Amino acid sequence: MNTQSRRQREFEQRELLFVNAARDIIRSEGVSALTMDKIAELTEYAKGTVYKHFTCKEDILCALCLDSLGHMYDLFQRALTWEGCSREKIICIGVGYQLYTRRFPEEFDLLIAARTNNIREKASPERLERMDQVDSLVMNAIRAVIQLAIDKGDLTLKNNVLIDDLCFGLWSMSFGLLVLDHARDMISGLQLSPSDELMLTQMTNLLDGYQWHPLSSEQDYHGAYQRALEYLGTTQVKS
Amino acid sequence: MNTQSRRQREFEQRELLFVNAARDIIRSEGVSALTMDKIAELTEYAKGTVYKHFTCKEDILCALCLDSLGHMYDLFQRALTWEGCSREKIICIGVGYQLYTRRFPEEFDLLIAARTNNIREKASPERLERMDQVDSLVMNAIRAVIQLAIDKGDLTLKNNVLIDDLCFGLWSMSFGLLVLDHARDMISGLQLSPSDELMLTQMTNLLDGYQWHPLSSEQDYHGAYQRALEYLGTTQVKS
DNA sequence: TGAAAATATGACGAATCGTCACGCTTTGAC
DNA sequence: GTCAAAGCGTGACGATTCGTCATATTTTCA
Repeated sequence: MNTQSRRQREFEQRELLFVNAARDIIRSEGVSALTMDKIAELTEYAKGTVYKHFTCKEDILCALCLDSLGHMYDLFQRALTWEGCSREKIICIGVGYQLYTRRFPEEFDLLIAARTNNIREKASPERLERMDQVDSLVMNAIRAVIQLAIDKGDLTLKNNVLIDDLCFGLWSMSFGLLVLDHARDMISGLQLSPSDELMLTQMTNLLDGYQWHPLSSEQDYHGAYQRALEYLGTTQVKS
Repeated sequence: MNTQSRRQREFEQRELLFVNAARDIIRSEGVSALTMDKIAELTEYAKGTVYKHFTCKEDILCALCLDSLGHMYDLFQRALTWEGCSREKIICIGVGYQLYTRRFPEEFDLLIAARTNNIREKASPERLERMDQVDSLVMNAIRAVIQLAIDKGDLTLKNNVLIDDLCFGLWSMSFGLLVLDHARDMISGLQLSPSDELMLTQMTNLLDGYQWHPLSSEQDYHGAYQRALEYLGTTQVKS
């Protein structure tokens, strides 16, 4: 009896079809132009069918986030294979995050919105749970590098600081930086270095503060940053 | 001929009335429950009158942000009067930001959303411009402290790092931290220190990385953090 | 006091949401 | 091959909310 599994597979394929349609609409016309009717029309299904997959509009936005989070996860996984010291690895992850926001600017917008009650109070609990799961996976990638650094003796956490605290700090810094940089042109009268340097500078200083060795005084990380960009930049996005 | 100015005053008062009504609705029923009809009903005006003030729903959301940004600015101004070394001042501003997110959690949600195209592509240009202006004011508060630190010799920027780079870094770190902390319960399986310690730890390490003196090894900032909380915590929010 | 200007109103058309009763397709037993 | 039952897709529909605008009301000032 593989009818069941075939049905399931077709269902998932169609879900992806809807999600991609939503992405196309948002990319070409903006989020506010996204309607359930348009998705239905574009995919040549009826609206009722779309609602078989998503409980509401916010739910499909979350599904889109979820999909793009998968791509982010892939980038992070690849970053983990980067050859280098622990600090270079964490920089590589930061680069991955940055690349993600460049490849999926619209989805990054949504990801920000999805941290907000605005969206969450409407989306389906199931979808939110799945987003949390991917969040965890992503966090684990960062945790792994921190643990590696501790094991290698590159890093010693002081004053009851927890691994997750540093993990959260790195995530916050990158997230904040990317959100604000993403909105850079909205903030007038700001005399800033280019995005790449900005990211490296802030990470460098934060990590120096944590005494994550080798310190920037002992090793220059500009080269590593550039190489990480190239390394991940050539990564194929899985279809 | 002071009819004109009286009219203007009445107009502004009514705008505030609408904004506060919007805030009340959002606080008690959530953003998605906010409708123009409800605002009209609550304030006992007709919907058309509401539309004399705001071009659309997103515009009133931005107006609400703008209002709360004013409160944030007040907190920052008060933080600048804090007696202490330059590093303590910057911590005090961080505390102000944190207090802001606690006093206006709903508005902070909106502020996040307002950095996103979702909202900005609909709100009126005038309102957006005014938001940018307040953003600049806020940035200036941070800039001022950085400049002070440089003048006093507490801080020396290296490697072509600009004042605005550090300013942006501090802002990003705090913003990211607060956004993610705001959504802390959405992120499961995270073993974190309490919010206050988290904020102080991250700022401390970032500032140490920048070699902003006195370093945390030379001076303990826990006391300053606590005092800043009390100092700003007792600040009256201007009606 | 009254005409003109300014302002407020809420009924209205348009857009979109999410539902659900109906009809078509697939399935699997005979 | 046939048929009943189950599963699936459909799009018309009611409900909600948006934003507008012709009309009604109020204010101004000669």
